[in-house]
Amino acid sequence: VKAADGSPRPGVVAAVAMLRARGERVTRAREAVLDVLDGVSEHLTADEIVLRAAARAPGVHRATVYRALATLRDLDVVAHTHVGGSAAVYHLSLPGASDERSGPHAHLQCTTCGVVLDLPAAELQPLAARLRGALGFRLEPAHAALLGTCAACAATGTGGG
Amino acid sequence: VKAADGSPRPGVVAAVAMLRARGERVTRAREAVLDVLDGVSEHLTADEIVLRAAARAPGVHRATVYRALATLRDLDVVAHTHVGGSAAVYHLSLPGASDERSGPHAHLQCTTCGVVLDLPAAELQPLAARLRGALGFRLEPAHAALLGTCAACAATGTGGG
DNA sequence: CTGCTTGCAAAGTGTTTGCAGGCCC
DNA sequence: GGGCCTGCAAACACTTTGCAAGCAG
Repeated sequence: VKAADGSPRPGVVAAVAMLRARGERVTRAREAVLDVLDGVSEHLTADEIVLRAAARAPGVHRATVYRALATLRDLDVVAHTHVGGSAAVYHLSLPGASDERSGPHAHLQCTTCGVVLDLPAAELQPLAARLRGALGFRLEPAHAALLGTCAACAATGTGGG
Repeated sequence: VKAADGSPRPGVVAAVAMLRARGERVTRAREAVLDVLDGVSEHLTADEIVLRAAARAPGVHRATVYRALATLRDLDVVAHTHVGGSAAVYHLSLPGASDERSGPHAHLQCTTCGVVLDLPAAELQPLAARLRGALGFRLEPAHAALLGTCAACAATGTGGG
């Protein structure tokens, strides 16, 4: 199964190869999820993935997407990030995927408008090193979004102060 | 659970004073929530607060606790932190409360055992300054927990296998 | 063929909301 | 008394799970 307009996506090819190498089955639902994730530059919630996967593989069930995501997460093919108190967002974590930045990245979320911004992992490395040295705590920079107010919302909200 | 049947906790007194000053009503449910939060050093989920509040003010409903927490949060009397994908944890944010550290603190959560560790906000100030300078993003260090693996779980995971 | 995967629905958390009545001020 | 607050249940959003049938290998 490939992209609707023809050629298979490189990230899907790589992920499928990894699935086979690990002895995991390559199913329509898993391919659909991979194709969706490889086709976007932003981060998608499980529900958004369900909607987009259904467009290219009708009948794929919500629960199946959750299970596929869990499997792919265990294989380190996809990563998820907890944002605020709402739905987790998912993205490919395979090197070479269409949406992969150069190296891991952390996330910032605006508590006002909800936008999720990417942050190079390098920004968190000094902190990660301190935490590991002082507390033995091994930080996973991409696993939870940092919350705050983005520039646009801060400007709007300030008004006079 | 409570110091004595008649002696109110200092944090409750301060919070009640603030409620009256803002024209907010002082109710049995709100006092119960404040008393619970002022009596613990850890962070509690809404559900844990419901259980403890019920012990001191029988009949207080879950929904009421949520509404009380929302009100107190708007008044900056209470702060909440999102941890992983599970229930948010709440704590007093009034200066002088029994459980208040010197100044605000961030949180670390171990994804293996779930423990929540406190982290002085100073550890995040360099990062916060960079984010504000470079992106205009105003970080709220206490609003979301940083995820990773604590020293104990890292030791268990490494040494054994 | 074997057994992992899927689809379905229902349950399980965590949190919010509409309504009628109660309490604070 | 007025209007905010409460109790209740039900809805709501997100995620997981038991079961039988289906499909990958």
